[in-house]
Amino acid sequence: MATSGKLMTIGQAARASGVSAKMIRYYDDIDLFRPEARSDTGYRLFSPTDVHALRFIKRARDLGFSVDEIRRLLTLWQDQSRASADVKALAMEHVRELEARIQQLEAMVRTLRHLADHCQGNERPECPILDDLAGQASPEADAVTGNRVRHSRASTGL
Amino acid sequence: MATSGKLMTIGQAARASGVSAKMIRYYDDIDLFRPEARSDTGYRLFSPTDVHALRFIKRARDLGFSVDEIRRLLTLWQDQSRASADVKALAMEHVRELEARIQQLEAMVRTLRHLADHCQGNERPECPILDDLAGQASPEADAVTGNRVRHSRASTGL
DNA sequence: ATGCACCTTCCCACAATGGGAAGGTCAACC
DNA sequence: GGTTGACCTTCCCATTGTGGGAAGGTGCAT
Repeated sequence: MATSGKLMTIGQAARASGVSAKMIRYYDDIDLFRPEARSDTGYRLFSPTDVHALRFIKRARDLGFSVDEIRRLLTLWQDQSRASADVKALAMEHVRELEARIQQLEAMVRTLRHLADHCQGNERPECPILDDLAGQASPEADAVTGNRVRHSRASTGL
Repeated sequence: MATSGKLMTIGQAARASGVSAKMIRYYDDIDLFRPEARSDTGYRLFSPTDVHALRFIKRARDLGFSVDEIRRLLTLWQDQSRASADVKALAMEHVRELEARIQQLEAMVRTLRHLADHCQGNERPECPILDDLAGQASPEADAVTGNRVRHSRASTGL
């Protein structure tokens, strides 16, 4: 398998792949990715194939995959006898993680928006947001229901 | 200002506030929060007011505020002459940060779902997901548009 | 007095990234 | 040949918030 075409240095590989030289060294460190060769003076040397792998890694990072998930993706990528079901499973599990995080963030946003809606946002000190953080629901009337704000602090659902 | 009622140790304060003893010490370290007193043998001693502050911190963390944002919130909380507008501004800026993160995550999910939709997920190796990561759009026909998949890899919008 | 539960500080680890120092290398130019 | 500037190497540090654990002191009940 004569992979090497013309070899390039880390700076060139970084520019060609969009991965910083710093991160390329890190990926090398943690055995995620090993460059083709080293010059006799210790310089890392990258083949076009290496750059391809770096782009793969970058794209996967951009899609939110962790380094560990990428490790598995790279293995699958290089495995000619992989089952696409395995790739899909990995991707869908990642999607579920992402969606869980989205749910959490949305719950926070909902709560905060709700609180902010009831905050006058003026020069006066009374503030339902601080009241909620302090654990005492504001004694303001609820603008929507007209009820006293009993709701023991809107839940974030966390 | 005689704040102290009965004082408690860190373990009791932790249980009463929902913040781990470990984190209470950390907040102390970084000057986010200083307990009422120390016993002559060095034990941190917490007043009910301290526990109240810890609950405040915990609630704010649950809402996704960073330690630095909480520092500002605590200052506002303790400032009797604060303007609720300042609190609201802080909260809304945080909401915008959260929403930006949500946008990013959603873009990732959209892309991944799109790719996964076109992946057979069977025992065969062909996989549009890996093809995308590798930078070469899969040569499969697009099921929706009936077009060749020219779309140079669905963008995450990042 | 012995023991157990609790407290203290200090160090380590995580994930992924960047900053920067100290020192070696390469190529070009005079 | 020598110098310069761009580039490479490794090593250490910081980030953010959290937990684990060690070594050693304290408090209280039996």
